[in-house]
Amino acid sequence: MFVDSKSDGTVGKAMQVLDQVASFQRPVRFSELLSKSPFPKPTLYRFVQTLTSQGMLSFDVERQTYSLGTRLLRLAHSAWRNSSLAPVARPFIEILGAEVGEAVHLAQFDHGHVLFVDKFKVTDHFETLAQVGKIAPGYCTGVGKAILAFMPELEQDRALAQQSYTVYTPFTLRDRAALVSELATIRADGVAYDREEHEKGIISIACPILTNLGSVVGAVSIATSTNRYLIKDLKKHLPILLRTAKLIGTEAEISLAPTWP
Amino acid sequence: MFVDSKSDGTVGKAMQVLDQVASFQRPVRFSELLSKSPFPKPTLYRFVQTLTSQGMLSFDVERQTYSLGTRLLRLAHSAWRNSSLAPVARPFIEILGAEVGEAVHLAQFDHGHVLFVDKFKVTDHFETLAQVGKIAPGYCTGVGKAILAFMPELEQDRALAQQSYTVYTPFTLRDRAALVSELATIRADGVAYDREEHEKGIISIACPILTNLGSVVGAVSIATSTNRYLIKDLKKHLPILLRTAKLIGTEAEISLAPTWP
DNA sequence: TTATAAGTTTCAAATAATGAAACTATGTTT
DNA sequence: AAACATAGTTTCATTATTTGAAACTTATAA
Repeated sequence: MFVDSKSDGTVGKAMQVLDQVASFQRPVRFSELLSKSPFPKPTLYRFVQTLTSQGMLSFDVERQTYSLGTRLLRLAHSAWRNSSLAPVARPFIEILGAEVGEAVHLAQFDHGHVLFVDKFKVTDHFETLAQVGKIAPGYCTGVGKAILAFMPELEQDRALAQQSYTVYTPFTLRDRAALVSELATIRADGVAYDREEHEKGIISIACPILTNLGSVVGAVSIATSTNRYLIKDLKKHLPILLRTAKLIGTEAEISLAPTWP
Repeated sequence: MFVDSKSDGTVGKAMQVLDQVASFQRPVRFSELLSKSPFPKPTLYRFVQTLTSQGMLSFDVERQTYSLGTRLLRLAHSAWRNSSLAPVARPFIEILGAEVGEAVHLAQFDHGHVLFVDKFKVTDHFETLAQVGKIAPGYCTGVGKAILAFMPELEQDRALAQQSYTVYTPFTLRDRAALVSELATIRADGVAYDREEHEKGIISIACPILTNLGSVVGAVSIATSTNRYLIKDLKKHLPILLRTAKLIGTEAEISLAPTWP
Protein backbone atom coordinates (compact mmCIF):
# COMPACT_ATOMS: atom_id res chain seq x y z
CA MET A 1 0.00 0.00 0.00
CA PHE A 2 2.75 2.45 0.91
CA VAL A 3 6.07 0.92 0.26
CA ASP A 4 7.77 -0.08 -2.95
CA SER A 5 9.43 -3.14 -1.59
CA LYS A 6 10.81 -3.94 -5.02
CA SER A 7 14.22 -5.45 -4.49
CA ASP A 8 14.62 -4.51 -0.87
CA GLY A 9 15.78 -8.04 -0.29
CA THR A 10 14.95 -10.20 2.64
CA VAL A 11 14.28 -7.29 4.96
CA GLY A 12 11.73 -5.80 2.56
CA LYS A 13 9.92 -9.09 2.34
CA ALA A 14 9.83 -9.45 6.11
CA MET A 15 8.35 -5.97 6.45
CA GLN A 16 5.76 -6.98 3.87
CA VAL A 17 4.78 -9.82 6.18
CA LEU A 18 4.23 -7.32 9.00
CA ASP A 19 1.87 -5.31 6.78
CA GLN A 20 0.17 -8.53 5.82
CA VAL A 21 -0.47 -9.40 9.46
CA ALA A 22 -1.65 -5.83 10.14
CA SER A 23 -4.08 -5.98 7.23
CA PHE A 24 -6.11 -8.71 8.87
CA GLN A 25 -7.05 -6.39 11.74
CA ARG A 26 -7.14 -9.36 14.08
CA PRO A 27 -4.91 -12.22 15.16
CA VAL A 28 -4.32 -14.63 12.27
CA ARG A 29 -3.41 -18.22 11.84
CA PHE A 30 -0.45 -19.19 9.73
CA SER A 31 -2.61 -20.75 7.06
CA GLU A 32 -4.76 -17.64 6.70
CA LEU A 33 -1.65 -15.59 6.25
CA LEU A 34 -0.33 -18.09 3.75
CA SER A 35 -3.47 -17.89 1.64
CA LYS A 36 -2.97 -14.13 1.19
CA SER A 37 0.78 -14.25 0.90
CA PRO A 38 2.95 -14.24 -2.22
CA PHE A 39 5.51 -16.40 -0.44
CA PRO A 40 5.72 -20.19 -0.47
CA LYS A 41 4.88 -22.01 2.70
CA PRO A 42 8.35 -22.62 4.14
CA THR A 43 9.50 -19.11 3.27
CA LEU A 44 6.55 -17.50 5.03
CA TYR A 45 6.97 -19.94 7.86
CA ARG A 46 10.53 -18.85 8.46
CA PHE A 47 9.58 -15.19 8.25
CA VAL A 48 6.95 -15.46 10.95
CA GLN A 49 9.36 -17.51 13.06
CA THR A 50 12.06 -14.89 12.76
CA LEU A 51 9.71 -11.96 13.28
CA THR A 52 8.18 -13.62 16.33
CA SER A 53 11.59 -14.35 17.77
CA GLN A 54 12.39 -10.69 17.17
CA GLY A 55 9.26 -9.45 18.94
CA MET A 56 7.90 -7.84 15.80
CA LEU A 57 5.11 -10.40 15.86
CA SER A 58 3.63 -12.16 18.84
CA PHE A 59 2.30 -15.68 18.80
CA ASP A 60 -0.67 -16.75 20.88
CA VAL A 61 0.07 -20.36 21.75
CA GLU A 62 -3.49 -21.00 22.95
CA ARG A 63 -5.13 -19.90 19.74
CA GLN A 64 -2.21 -20.47 17.42
CA THR A 65 -2.43 -16.98 16.02
CA TYR A 66 -0.01 -14.23 15.13
CA SER A 67 -0.42 -10.52 15.92
CA LEU A 68 1.85 -7.52 15.64
CA GLY A 69 4.36 -7.60 18.48
CA THR A 70 5.18 -5.38 21.39
CA ARG A 71 8.54 -4.42 19.94
CA LEU A 72 6.61 -2.25 17.51
CA LEU A 73 5.02 -0.39 20.42
CA ARG A 74 8.42 0.22 21.96
CA LEU A 75 9.93 1.37 18.70
CA ALA A 76 6.95 3.60 17.92
CA HIS A 77 7.16 5.13 21.36
CA SER A 78 10.75 6.02 20.65
CA ALA A 79 9.88 7.23 17.14
CA TRP A 80 7.23 9.53 18.56
CA ARG A 81 9.37 10.95 21.33
CA ASN A 82 12.24 11.71 19.01
CA SER A 83 10.23 13.01 16.10
CA SER A 84 10.68 16.64 15.21
CA LEU A 85 7.04 17.66 15.31
CA ALA A 86 4.79 15.79 17.75
CA PRO A 87 6.64 16.20 21.06
CA VAL A 88 7.37 19.85 20.29
CA ALA A 89 3.77 20.53 19.39
CA ARG A 90 2.31 18.70 22.38
CA PRO A 91 2.03 21.62 24.85
CA PHE A 92 0.47 23.89 22.24
CA ILE A 93 -2.00 21.22 21.24
CA GLU A 94 -3.02 20.83 24.86
CA ILE A 95 -3.56 24.54 25.35
CA LEU A 96 -5.58 24.75 22.17
CA GLY A 97 -7.65 21.73 23.13
CA ALA A 98 -8.37 23.11 26.59
CA GLU A 99 -9.28 26.47 25.10
CA VAL A 100 -11.75 25.30 22.49
CA GLY A 101 -13.05 22.19 24.25
CA GLU A 102 -13.05 20.14 21.09
CA ALA A 103 -10.86 17.40 19.64
CA VAL A 104 -7.57 18.70 18.30
CA HIS A 105 -5.50 16.70 15.83
CA LEU A 106 -1.90 17.01 14.76
CA ALA A 107 -0.97 15.42 11.46
CA GLN A 108 1.92 14.96 9.07
CA PHE A 109 1.94 13.97 5.44
CA ASP A 110 3.20 10.55 4.63
CA HIS A 111 3.22 8.93 1.22
CA GLY A 112 0.15 10.80 0.01
CA HIS A 113 -1.78 10.09 3.18
CA VAL A 114 -2.36 11.98 6.35
CA LEU A 115 -0.71 10.46 9.40
CA PHE A 116 -2.11 11.50 12.75
CA VAL A 117 0.75 11.98 15.18
CA ASP A 118 -1.15 13.42 18.12
CA LYS A 119 -4.64 13.95 19.41
CA PHE A 120 -6.03 15.81 22.33
CA LYS A 121 -9.48 16.02 23.74
CA VAL A 122 -10.51 17.61 26.99
CA THR A 123 -13.11 15.04 27.91
CA ASP A 124 -10.92 12.17 26.83
CA HIS A 125 -7.37 12.43 28.09
CA PHE A 126 -6.15 9.18 26.71
CA GLU A 127 -2.76 9.17 25.22
CA THR A 128 -3.14 6.15 23.14
CA LEU A 129 -2.40 4.72 19.83
CA ALA A 130 -6.11 4.73 19.14
CA GLN A 131 -5.56 7.87 17.11
CA VAL A 132 -1.82 8.22 16.87
CA GLY A 133 -0.43 6.31 13.92
CA LYS A 134 -3.82 6.33 12.23
CA ILE A 135 -3.90 7.25 8.58
CA ALA A 136 -6.53 9.01 6.50
CA PRO A 137 -6.72 10.25 2.91
CA GLY A 138 -5.19 13.61 2.07
CA TYR A 139 -7.79 14.95 -0.37
CA CYS A 140 -10.80 14.75 1.94
CA THR A 141 -9.55 15.78 5.35
CA GLY A 142 -8.95 19.25 6.73
CA VAL A 143 -5.36 18.54 7.74
CA GLY A 144 -4.66 16.81 4.44
CA LYS A 145 -5.88 19.71 2.32
CA ALA A 146 -4.10 22.24 4.52
CA ILE A 147 -0.81 20.44 3.98
CA LEU A 148 -1.37 19.81 0.27
CA ALA A 149 -2.16 23.47 -0.34
CA PHE A 150 1.19 24.58 1.03
CA MET A 151 3.45 21.94 -0.51
CA PRO A 152 6.09 22.86 -3.06
CA GLU A 153 4.67 22.37 -6.54
CA LEU A 154 6.67 19.28 -7.42
CA GLU A 155 5.90 17.47 -4.22
CA GLN A 156 2.25 18.51 -4.44
CA ASP A 157 2.02 17.15 -7.96
CA ARG A 158 3.25 13.79 -6.81
CA ALA A 159 0.88 13.82 -3.82
CA LEU A 160 -2.14 14.75 -5.94
CA ALA A 161 -1.39 11.81 -8.18
CA GLN A 162 -1.40 9.51 -5.14
CA GLN A 163 -4.96 10.40 -4.09
CA SER A 164 -7.65 7.83 -4.71
CA TYR A 165 -10.59 10.24 -4.90
CA THR A 166 -12.86 7.65 -3.38
CA VAL A 167 -16.29 9.12 -2.67
CA TYR A 168 -16.93 8.73 1.05
CA THR A 169 -19.89 11.11 1.42
CA PRO A 170 -21.96 13.36 -0.84
CA PHE A 171 -19.50 16.15 0.03
CA THR A 172 -16.28 14.39 -0.95
CA LEU A 173 -14.28 16.13 -3.68
CA ARG A 174 -14.54 13.80 -6.65
CA ASP A 175 -11.44 14.50 -8.69
CA ARG A 176 -8.14 16.22 -8.96
CA ALA A 177 -9.61 19.31 -10.64
CA ALA A 178 -12.04 19.93 -7.80
CA LEU A 179 -9.27 19.46 -5.27
CA VAL A 180 -6.82 21.76 -7.08
CA SER A 181 -9.44 24.47 -7.26
CA GLU A 182 -10.07 24.22 -3.53
CA LEU A 183 -6.37 24.14 -2.72
CA ALA A 184 -5.99 27.55 -4.37
CA THR A 185 -8.60 28.97 -2.00
CA ILE A 186 -6.96 27.30 0.96
CA ARG A 187 -3.58 28.66 0.02
CA ALA A 188 -5.04 32.15 -0.27
CA ASP A 189 -6.94 31.94 3.03
CA GLY A 190 -4.39 29.98 5.03
CA VAL A 191 -7.12 27.69 6.32
CA ALA A 192 -8.84 24.49 5.19
CA TYR A 193 -12.23 23.04 6.08
CA ASP A 194 -13.49 19.51 6.03
CA ARG A 195 -17.19 19.77 5.33
CA GLU A 196 -18.15 16.16 6.05
CA GLU A 197 -15.97 15.07 3.17
CA HIS A 198 -14.47 12.02 4.79
CA GLU A 199 -17.07 11.09 7.35
CA LYS A 200 -20.71 12.03 7.55
CA GLY A 201 -21.33 14.31 10.53
CA ILE A 202 -17.66 15.20 11.11
CA ILE A 203 -16.38 18.65 10.24
CA SER A 204 -13.08 20.34 10.93
CA ILE A 205 -11.04 23.46 10.53
CA ALA A 206 -7.33 23.03 9.82
CA CYS A 207 -4.24 25.20 9.47
CA PRO A 208 -0.88 24.24 8.03
CA ILE A 209 2.20 24.33 10.25
CA LEU A 210 4.88 26.28 8.44
CA THR A 211 8.48 26.70 9.50
CA ASN A 212 10.01 30.16 9.42
CA LEU A 213 11.45 29.22 6.06
CA GLY A 214 7.93 28.64 4.80
CA SER A 215 7.96 24.89 4.33
CA VAL A 216 4.96 22.93 5.53
CA VAL A 217 5.72 20.30 8.17
CA GLY A 218 2.23 19.30 9.23
CA ALA A 219 -1.18 20.62 10.18
CA VAL A 220 -3.36 21.19 13.26
CA SER A 221 -7.10 20.86 13.22
CA ILE A 222 -10.12 21.28 15.45
CA ALA A 223 -12.72 18.64 14.71
CA THR A 224 -16.30 18.40 15.86
CA SER A 225 -19.61 16.82 15.08
CA THR A 226 -22.43 18.44 13.09
CA ASN A 227 -24.69 17.46 15.97
CA ARG A 228 -23.10 20.21 17.96
CA TYR A 229 -21.66 22.77 15.60
CA LEU A 230 -21.52 24.08 12.06
CA ILE A 231 -18.56 25.27 10.00
CA LYS A 232 -19.37 28.84 10.94
CA ASP A 233 -18.91 27.97 14.61
CA LEU A 234 -15.50 26.49 13.89
CA LYS A 235 -14.55 29.70 12.09
CA LYS A 236 -14.65 31.46 15.44
CA HIS A 237 -11.67 29.39 16.46
CA LEU A 238 -9.60 30.45 13.47
CA PRO A 239 -7.50 33.08 15.29
CA ILE A 240 -6.36 30.78 18.06
CA LEU A 241 -5.81 27.93 15.61
CA LEU A 242 -3.64 30.12 13.41
CA ARG A 243 -1.73 31.33 16.42
CA THR A 244 -1.15 27.78 17.58
CA ALA A 245 0.07 26.67 14.15
CA LYS A 246 2.40 29.65 14.04
CA LEU A 247 3.82 28.87 17.50
CA ILE A 248 4.38 25.23 16.66
CA GLY A 249 6.08 26.17 13.40
CA THR A 250 8.46 28.51 15.18
CA GLU A 251 9.15 26.03 17.94
CA ALA A 252 9.67 23.15 15.53
CA GLU A 253 12.17 25.26 13.65
CA ILE A 254 14.13 25.96 16.80
CA SER A 255 14.11 22.38 17.94
CA LEU A 256 15.55 21.36 14.60
CA ALA A 257 18.44 23.78 14.93
CA PRO A 258 21.86 22.27 15.56
CA THR A 259 22.73 21.88 19.21
CA TRP A 260 25.96 23.25 20.65
CA PRO A 261 28.40 21.46 22.90
CA MET B 1 18.48 -5.57 25.38
CA PHE B 2 15.35 -7.63 24.80
CA VAL B 3 15.88 -9.81 21.82
CA ASP B 4 18.16 -12.74 21.28
CA SER B 5 18.97 -11.97 17.71
CA LYS B 6 21.37 -14.89 17.59
CA SER B 7 21.05 -16.38 14.16
CA ASP B 8 17.90 -14.58 13.15
CA GLY B 9 19.64 -13.84 9.90
CA THR B 10 19.43 -10.68 7.91
CA VAL B 11 16.07 -9.67 9.33
CA GLY B 12 17.36 -9.92 12.88
CA LYS B 13 20.32 -7.74 12.05
CA ALA B 14 18.11 -5.14 10.43
CA MET B 15 15.90 -5.02 13.52
CA GLN B 16 19.06 -4.58 15.57
CA VAL B 17 19.79 -1.49 13.50
CA LEU B 18 16.35 -0.11 14.41
CA ASP B 19 17.11 -0.56 18.09
CA GLN B 20 20.46 1.05 17.50
CA VAL B 21 18.85 4.12 15.99
CA ALA B 22 16.30 4.22 18.81
CA SER B 23 19.04 4.07 21.43
CA PHE B 24 20.42 7.43 20.36
CA GLN B 25 17.21 9.16 21.45
CA ARG B 26 17.72 11.70 18.67
CA PRO B 27 18.34 11.81 14.92
CA VAL B 28 21.74 10.31 14.09
CA ARG B 29 24.25 10.57 11.31
CA PHE B 30 25.43 7.49 9.54
CA SER B 31 28.92 7.75 10.99
CA GLU B 32 27.63 8.00 14.56
CA LEU B 33 25.60 4.89 13.98
CA LEU B 34 28.61 3.19 12.46
CA SER B 35 30.77 3.92 15.47
CA LYS B 36 28.32 2.05 17.72
CA SER B 37 27.52 -0.68 15.27
CA PRO B 38 28.93 -4.18 15.06
CA PHE B 39 28.51 -4.12 11.28
CA PRO B 40 31.09 -3.06 8.71
CA LYS B 41 30.47 0.18 6.87
CA PRO B 42 28.94 -1.11 3.64
CA THR B 43 26.74 -3.58 5.48
CA LEU B 44 25.34 -0.96 7.80
CA TYR B 45 25.01 1.39 4.86
CA ARG B 46 22.81 -1.03 2.99
CA PHE B 47 20.71 -1.71 6.07
CA VAL B 48 19.88 1.94 6.61
CA GLN B 49 19.17 2.30 2.88
CA THR B 50 16.78 -0.60 2.91
CA LEU B 51 15.11 0.40 6.17
CA THR B 52 14.68 3.96 4.94
CA SER B 53 13.22 2.78 1.66
CA GLN B 54 10.87 0.64 3.73
CA GLY B 55 9.74 3.55 5.91
CA MET B 56 11.12 1.93 9.06
CA LEU B 57 13.65 4.72 9.21
CA SER B 58 13.34 8.24 7.91
CA PHE B 59 16.18 10.29 6.54
CA ASP B 60 16.41 14.03 7.01
CA VAL B 61 18.11 15.27 3.85
CA GLU B 62 18.80 18.69 5.34
CA ARG B 63 20.64 17.40 8.35
CA GLN B 64 21.74 14.06 6.93
CA THR B 65 20.30 12.20 9.89
CA TYR B 66 18.29 9.04 10.41
CA SER B 67 15.34 8.63 12.77
CA LEU B 68 12.79 5.90 13.33
CA GLY B 69 10.23 6.04 10.53
CA THR B 70 6.52 6.62 10.32
CA ARG B 71 5.83 3.05 9.28
CA LEU B 72 6.53 2.11 12.88
CA LEU B 73 3.78 4.46 14.04
CA ARG B 74 1.35 2.93 11.60
CA LEU B 75 2.27 -0.60 12.56
CA ALA B 76 2.13 0.21 16.28
CA HIS B 77 -1.28 1.80 15.81
CA SER B 78 -2.47 -1.43 14.29
CA ALA B 79 -0.74 -3.48 16.98
CA TRP B 80 -2.47 -1.48 19.68
CA ARG B 81 -5.92 -1.63 18.13
CA ASN B 82 -5.78 -5.35 17.60
CA SER B 83 -4.17 -6.25 20.87
CA SER B 84 -6.24 -8.30 23.25
CA LEU B 85 -5.93 -6.08 26.29
CA ALA B 86 -5.57 -2.33 25.72
CA PRO B 87 -8.58 -1.55 23.50
CA VAL B 88 -10.82 -3.74 25.65
CA ALA B 89 -9.62 -2.15 28.87
CA ARG B 90 -9.90 1.40 27.62
CA PRO B 91 -13.45 2.27 28.75
CA PHE B 92 -12.84 0.83 32.22
CA ILE B 93 -9.58 2.71 32.60
CA GLU B 94 -11.35 5.89 31.64
CA ILE B 95 -14.08 5.41 34.22
CA LEU B 96 -11.53 4.59 36.90
CA GLY B 97 -9.43 7.63 36.05
CA ALA B 98 -12.40 9.95 36.16
CA GLU B 99 -13.49 8.45 39.48
CA VAL B 100 -10.20 8.74 41.33
CA GLY B 101 -8.79 11.84 39.62
CA GLU B 102 -5.29 10.40 39.46
CA ALA B 103 -3.10 8.91 36.75
CA VAL B 104 -4.15 5.41 35.78
CA HIS B 105 -1.80 3.05 33.98
CA LEU B 106 -2.41 -0.13 32.10
CA ALA B 107 0.56 -2.42 31.62
CA GLN B 108 1.55 -5.78 30.26
CA PHE B 109 4.60 -7.89 30.93
CA ASP B 110 7.15 -8.13 28.17
CA HIS B 111 10.49 -9.89 28.39
CA GLY B 112 10.91 -9.24 32.07
CA HIS B 113 9.91 -5.61 31.80
CA VAL B 114 6.70 -3.74 32.21
CA LEU B 115 5.25 -2.32 29.01
CA PHE B 116 2.75 0.50 29.43
CA VAL B 117 -0.04 0.07 26.94
CA ASP B 118 -2.38 2.81 28.07
CA LYS B 119 -2.50 5.80 30.37
CA PHE B 120 -5.21 8.12 31.56
CA LYS B 121 -5.00 11.29 33.55
CA VAL B 122 -7.69 13.83 34.28
CA THR B 123 -5.54 16.81 35.14
CA ASP B 124 -1.96 17.90 34.61
CA HIS B 125 -1.97 18.22 30.86
CA PHE B 126 1.69 19.07 30.85
CA GLU B 127 3.20 16.39 32.97
CA THR B 128 3.89 13.06 31.39
CA LEU B 129 3.79 12.65 27.65
CA ALA B 130 3.40 9.62 25.49
CA GLN B 131 3.57 6.88 28.07
CA VAL B 132 2.31 4.25 25.72
CA GLY B 133 5.07 1.97 24.53
CA LYS B 134 7.26 3.01 27.43
CA ILE B 135 9.02 0.32 29.40
CA ALA B 136 9.94 0.10 33.06
CA PRO B 137 11.47 -2.56 35.29
CA GLY B 138 9.24 -5.28 36.70
CA TYR B 139 10.71 -5.62 40.20
CA CYS B 140 10.26 -2.00 41.31
CA THR B 141 6.93 -0.92 39.88
CA GLY B 142 3.44 -1.55 41.20
CA VAL B 143 2.19 -3.04 37.96
CA GLY B 144 5.33 -5.12 37.56
CA LYS B 145 5.10 -6.69 40.98
CA ALA B 146 1.34 -7.27 40.62
CA ILE B 147 1.94 -9.21 37.42
CA LEU B 148 4.97 -11.11 38.73
CA ALA B 149 3.08 -12.20 41.84
CA PHE B 150 0.40 -13.90 39.78
CA MET B 151 2.54 -15.54 37.11
CA PRO B 152 2.77 -19.32 36.86
CA GLU B 153 5.83 -20.52 38.76
CA LEU B 154 7.92 -21.40 35.75
CA GLU B 155 7.29 -18.15 33.96
CA GLN B 156 7.86 -16.22 37.18
CA ASP B 157 11.15 -17.94 37.72
CA ARG B 158 12.36 -16.88 34.31
CA ALA B 159 11.11 -13.32 34.88
CA LEU B 160 12.77 -13.04 38.28
CA ALA B 161 16.06 -14.03 36.70
CA GLN B 162 15.65 -11.24 34.15
CA GLN B 163 15.42 -8.47 36.73
CA SER B 164 18.44 -6.24 37.14
CA TYR B 165 17.78 -5.20 40.76
CA THR B 166 19.28 -1.82 40.06
CA VAL B 167 18.84 0.45 43.09
CA TYR B 168 16.88 3.49 41.92
CA THR B 169 15.90 4.90 45.32
CA PRO B 170 16.44 4.01 49.00
CA PHE B 171 13.19 2.04 48.79
CA THR B 172 14.07 -0.17 45.85
CA LEU B 173 14.05 -3.91 46.58
CA ARG B 174 17.68 -4.94 46.30
CA ASP B 175 17.60 -8.61 45.42
CA ARG B 176 15.54 -11.55 44.37
CA ALA B 177 14.95 -12.71 47.95
CA ALA B 178 13.41 -9.40 48.96
CA LEU B 179 11.23 -9.41 45.88
CA VAL B 180 10.09 -13.01 46.32
CA SER B 181 9.12 -12.30 49.90
CA GLU B 182 7.06 -9.32 48.85
CA LEU B 183 5.45 -11.21 45.98
CA ALA B 184 4.06 -13.71 48.49
CA THR B 185 2.32 -10.88 50.33
CA ILE B 186 1.04 -9.42 47.08
CA ARG B 187 -0.32 -12.76 45.98
CA ALA B 188 -2.10 -13.18 49.32
CA ASP B 189 -3.53 -9.64 49.30
CA GLY B 190 -4.26 -9.33 45.59
CA VAL B 191 -2.68 -5.90 45.51
CA ALA B 192 0.80 -4.41 45.04
CA TYR B 193 2.26 -1.09 46.11
CA ASP B 194 5.11 0.91 44.70
CA ARG B 195 6.55 2.82 47.66
CA GLU B 196 8.84 5.15 45.73
CA GLU B 197 10.82 2.13 44.60
CA HIS B 198 11.40 3.23 41.05
CA GLU B 199 11.16 6.99 41.26
CA LYS B 200 11.51 9.23 44.29
CA GLY B 201 8.18 10.85 45.09
CA ILE B 202 6.06 8.51 42.98
CA ILE B 203 3.85 5.91 44.63
CA SER B 204 1.21 3.61 43.21
CA ILE B 205 -1.30 0.92 43.97
CA ALA B 206 -1.69 -1.85 41.43
CA CYS B 207 -3.89 -4.87 40.84
CA PRO B 208 -3.31 -7.75 38.46
CA ILE B 209 -5.76 -8.36 35.64
CA LEU B 210 -6.74 -12.01 35.72
CA THR B 211 -8.82 -13.87 33.20
CA ASN B 212 -11.62 -16.09 34.39
CA LEU B 213 -9.21 -18.97 34.02
CA GLY B 214 -6.93 -17.27 36.49
CA SER B 215 -4.03 -16.33 34.23
CA VAL B 216 -2.56 -12.87 34.56
CA VAL B 217 -2.70 -10.76 31.41
CA GLY B 218 -1.63 -7.37 32.76
CA ALA B 219 -2.14 -4.89 35.58
CA VAL B 220 -3.86 -1.59 36.33
CA SER B 221 -2.47 0.98 38.67
CA ILE B 222 -3.30 4.32 40.21
CA ALA B 223 -0.18 6.45 40.55
CA THR B 224 0.33 9.68 42.41
CA SER B 225 2.94 11.91 43.94
CA THR B 226 4.00 11.92 47.59
CA ASN B 227 3.48 15.68 47.48
CA ARG B 228 -0.21 15.01 47.45
CA TYR B 229 -0.90 11.60 48.95
CA LEU B 230 0.46 8.70 50.96
CA ILE B 231 0.08 4.98 50.43
CA LYS B 232 -2.79 4.92 52.93
CA ASP B 233 -4.70 7.37 50.73
CA LEU B 234 -4.22 5.11 47.74
CA LYS B 235 -5.58 2.20 49.77
CA LYS B 236 -8.96 3.93 49.77
CA HIS B 237 -9.12 3.31 46.02
CA LEU B 238 -8.51 -0.42 46.39
CA PRO B 239 -12.16 -1.49 46.01
CA ILE B 240 -12.73 0.37 42.76
CA LEU B 241 -9.32 -0.67 41.44
CA LEU B 242 -10.06 -4.32 42.18
CA ARG B 243 -13.47 -3.99 40.57
CA THR B 244 -11.93 -2.42 37.48
CA ALA B 245 -9.30 -5.14 37.18
CA LYS B 246 -11.98 -7.77 37.54
CA LEU B 247 -14.14 -6.18 34.85
CA ILE B 248 -11.25 -5.89 32.43
CA GLY B 249 -10.28 -9.50 33.05
CA THR B 250 -13.78 -10.71 32.31
CA GLU B 251 -14.08 -8.52 29.25
CA ALA B 252 -10.66 -9.52 27.92
CA GLU B 253 -11.66 -13.14 28.27
CA ILE B 254 -14.78 -12.64 26.20
CA SER B 255 -13.01 -10.72 23.51
CA LEU B 256 -10.52 -13.52 23.14
CA ALA B 257 -13.26 -16.08 22.56
CA PRO B 258 -13.49 -17.48 19.04
CA THR B 259 -15.89 -15.60 16.77
CA TRP B 260 -18.65 -17.39 14.95
CA PRO B 261 -19.52 -17.20 11.26
C1' DT C 1 -10.19 -45.62 12.24
C1' DT C 2 -9.25 -43.11 8.08
C1' DA C 3 -9.02 -38.80 5.65
C1' DT C 4 -7.77 -34.15 5.26
C1' DA C 5 -5.77 -30.05 6.49
C1' DA C 6 -2.26 -27.45 9.12
C1' DG C 7 2.16 -26.98 10.52
C1' DT C 8 7.27 -28.28 10.35
C1' DT C 9 11.76 -30.04 8.63
C1' DT C 10 15.15 -31.34 4.96
C1' DC C 11 18.53 -30.26 1.59
C1' DA C 12 20.55 -29.05 -2.83
C1' DA C 13 20.23 -25.08 -5.81
C1' DA C 14 19.66 -20.23 -6.34
C1' DT C 15 20.21 -15.95 -4.59
C1' DA C 16 21.30 -12.41 -1.72
C1' DA C 17 24.40 -10.60 1.73
C1' DT C 18 29.05 -9.55 2.81
C1' DG C 19 33.19 -6.54 3.44
C1' DA C 20 37.92 -5.20 1.79
C1' DA C 21 39.22 -1.92 -1.10
C1' DA C 22 38.68 1.79 -3.94
C1' DC C 23 36.27 5.74 -4.93
C1' DT C 24 33.67 10.29 -4.61
C1' DA C 25 31.79 13.98 -2.16
C1' DT C 26 31.97 17.24 1.60
C1' DG C 27 33.91 19.94 4.76
C1' DT C 28 38.31 21.72 7.22
C1' DT C 29 42.93 23.35 7.68
C1' DT C 30 47.10 25.41 6.08
C1' DA D 1 43.25 27.88 -3.36
C1' DA D 2 45.46 23.74 -2.67
C1' DA D 3 46.12 20.00 0.52
C1' DC D 4 44.10 17.36 3.77
C1' DA D 5 40.78 14.89 6.42
C1' DT D 6 36.46 12.97 7.13
C1' DA D 7 31.99 11.18 5.66
C1' DG D 8 29.47 8.78 2.48
C1' DT D 9 29.03 5.55 -1.64
C1' DT D 10 30.10 1.92 -5.10
C1' DT D 11 32.44 -2.31 -6.81
C1' DC D 12 32.97 -7.14 -7.07
C1' DA D 13 34.65 -11.67 -5.96
C1' DT D 14 33.66 -14.51 -2.03
C1' DT D 15 30.72 -16.42 1.35
C1' DA D 16 26.69 -17.25 3.69
C1' DT D 17 21.87 -17.13 3.73
C1' DT D 18 17.69 -17.68 1.74
C1' DT D 19 14.76 -20.40 -1.05
C1' DG D 20 11.06 -23.84 -2.10
C1' DA D 21 9.83 -28.59 -3.75
C1' DA D 22 9.13 -32.44 -1.42
C1' DA D 23 8.66 -35.17 2.41
C1' DC D 24 7.32 -35.44 6.89
C1' DT D 25 4.70 -34.81 11.41
C1' DT D 26 1.03 -33.23 14.00
C1' DA D 27 -3.71 -31.68 14.64
C1' DT D 28 -8.58 -31.85 13.31
C1' DA D 29 -12.65 -33.67 10.89
C1' DA D 30 -15.41 -37.36 8.89
